[in-house]
Amino acid sequence: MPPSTTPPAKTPSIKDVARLAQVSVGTVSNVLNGRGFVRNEVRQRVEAAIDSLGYVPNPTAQALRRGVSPLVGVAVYDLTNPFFMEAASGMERRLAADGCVMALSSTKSSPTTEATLLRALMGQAVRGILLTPSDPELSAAREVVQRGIPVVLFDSPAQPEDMSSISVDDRTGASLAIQHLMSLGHTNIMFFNGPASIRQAQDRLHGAEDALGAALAMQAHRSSGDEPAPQLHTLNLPAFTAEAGRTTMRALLEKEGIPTPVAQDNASLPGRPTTPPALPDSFPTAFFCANDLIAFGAMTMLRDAGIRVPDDVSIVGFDDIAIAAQMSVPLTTVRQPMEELGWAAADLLLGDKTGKPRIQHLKFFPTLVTRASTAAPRHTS
Amino acid sequence: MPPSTTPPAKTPSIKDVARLAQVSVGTVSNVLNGRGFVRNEVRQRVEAAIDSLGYVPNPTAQALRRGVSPLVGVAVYDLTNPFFMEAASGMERRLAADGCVMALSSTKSSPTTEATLLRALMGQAVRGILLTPSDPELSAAREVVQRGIPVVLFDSPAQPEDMSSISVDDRTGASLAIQHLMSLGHTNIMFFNGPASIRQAQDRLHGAEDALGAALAMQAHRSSGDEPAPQLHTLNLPAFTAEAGRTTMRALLEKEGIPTPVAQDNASLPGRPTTPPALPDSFPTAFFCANDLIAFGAMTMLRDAGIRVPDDVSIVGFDDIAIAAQMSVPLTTVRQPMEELGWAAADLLLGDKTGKPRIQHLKFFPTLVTRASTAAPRHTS
DNA sequence: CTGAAAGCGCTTACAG
DNA sequence: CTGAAAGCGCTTACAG
Repeated sequence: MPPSTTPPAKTPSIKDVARLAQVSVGTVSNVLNGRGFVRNEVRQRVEAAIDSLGYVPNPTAQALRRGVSPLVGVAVYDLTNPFFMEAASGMERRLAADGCVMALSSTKSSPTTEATLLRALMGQAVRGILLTPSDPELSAAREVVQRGIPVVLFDSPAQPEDMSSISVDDRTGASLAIQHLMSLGHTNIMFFNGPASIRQAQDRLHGAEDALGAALAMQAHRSSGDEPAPQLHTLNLPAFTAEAGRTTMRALLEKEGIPTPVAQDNASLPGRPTTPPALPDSFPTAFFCANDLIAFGAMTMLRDAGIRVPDDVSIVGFDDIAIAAQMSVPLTTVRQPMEELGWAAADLLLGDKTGKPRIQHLKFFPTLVTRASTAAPRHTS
Repeated sequence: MPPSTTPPAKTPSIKDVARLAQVSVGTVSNVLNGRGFVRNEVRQRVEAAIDSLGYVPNPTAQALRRGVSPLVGVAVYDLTNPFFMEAASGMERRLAADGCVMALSSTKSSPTTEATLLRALMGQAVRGILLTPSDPELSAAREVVQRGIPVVLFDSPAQPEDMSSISVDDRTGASLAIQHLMSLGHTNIMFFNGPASIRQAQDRLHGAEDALGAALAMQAHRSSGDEPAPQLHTLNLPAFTAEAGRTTMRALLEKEGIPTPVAQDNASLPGRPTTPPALPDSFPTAFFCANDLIAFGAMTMLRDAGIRVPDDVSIVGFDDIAIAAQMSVPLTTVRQPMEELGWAAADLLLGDKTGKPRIQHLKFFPTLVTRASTAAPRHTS
């Protein structure tokens, strides 16, 4: 209960504390910041005043005076994507340790939105920005850095001179996935990639092609000639979502004349065919999906059509989000250490107490987590 | 490219603009804020100076002077829960419209963490706070309000005098789910609820009991006596996650002696039984899960054990997150308008431009979305 | 060891 | 219509 003597309940300022403790504001500031030498008796008087007033320093004023604020801007592609949210948890943890709060927002992976957001954040005089860049030129980000606000690129392999960056080797990750599929004997692989404009999608395509190229070279070298050459077909989906995965898979099945259930909402699902539909030989024996959400949508569509995973078709995802291991057919996927990534990005931004954070470019390596959704290809005639 | 004449690249202040435009800072401020009358010629000179300097007002200083900041704190239970993240998207939209940025963090639904967070946010001199309260007493929140910082309770039916709140009628929602199940003929229903300490879980239990009670009363009234009385068993899971749903379902199946696949990670899933295992009559014919994530975990475990959904067992979820409609068996669920909820909460906080936001208590009503995961109960002997 | 003073960048009456 | 000045709450040399 505040004493009834102060009806307006105005937030107490350092002046109020000084008056109550009968010292100057400078002294209050000193005990607050452990600066200078304050006599013990005085310190206690000040502390008592602080307690009795419930005084909390005004961080806006501190920020203005010190020229820094505890606000850190975080701009990612999409707030509802588990990859970014698990990373955000890691960032939050690291930021909180330094008393920083994070301002989270999404760029919808649009360079325009990114620029707008960055300008707004800069307007907030943030201490720094964690950005998953949509603009390969990094134009807006450069402006921010020019103003002296550090930017750390999150999930980006770019290595500009003036910004730290942290990334996962997407190329290697995709390569791992395709190698795994080929080692199981798959030669007709379909890649459900994300939008071609997105860097992660581009790199994962390169990685998939790397693995394919290596296999082809090896095979040419052996020149046995009787093995079928592995093939990779790529489709760019409109988004990294389960819905995109499901819809794309449905279209693919329909093109092959395989009946797909129409039930989606508000209708009962027709009984699943008891015998799997005959899959044409041309139908891929394996799908590599650019993230777990796409894999989830693709897998459920397949199963709805009576196609068994992994017996008829194998599936590999990317990310290893929480639900990957919980799917009906636990998903084989390329794991990214999301929490650690977020933590490390924030750590890079905050740097050590003394001096500016050094520019560093960190790269993490993904690992393949083998679960139940991949197996040898079905027998084709 | 900044002119090479300014090597330190210091952020320009209002003084620099004034000097360049040869006016006083007051005048610059006036053109900035459209206040007072500025001669057209002067205004243009000022605007030119602003452009050439790339001047952006320092919001920290503005906040200090005006006594408000554009930062809005948002504290929810869990950043990786899709319910909160879809809501956060809605909040972001509304907040951005007023030039506000959101500081997102999670309380882990712990009153202690909530208190710490709230204090930190208050320290940030935020303009307001959107909080999903973990502490039923709202102690920390009251402190915040006492300091003159508005708090809007998100996803909370509390109706304190000094805080607005917005909620979805969880009780009615749960009631809808149970009614639906009973109307299909289910009389042995299991409720996979969240932790008992969480308000949402408590309300959903009440709602489920309401529906059951009403059915019982109706049946007693008809007194035909030959119908079996509907029964509801409740289990409190440790968390609102897919993993909790899966684990709990596994334990339940094992208790009944139904074999469950051990494969989880790094192992191939044993072939699914071709004939569904015989389910004891005592095994529930329907499960109501306190959120879609739990439903997802429960459903996949069931299917792994060879139990068919909805033929053998029906499942209802809660929330209607994006993947609910995309599941292999599209999930019947109680839909909450998450984006709208978030938007409305932020709107309540920001209020109209003029004057303080009024205290309001908004309640939304959930709707049942019927999909494929529910059907009439299996035949029991 | 402590106080008085300047100043961070801005806004707002108040004179002219 | 415009300028000079006070002040938001704090920190930081600088005297004493």
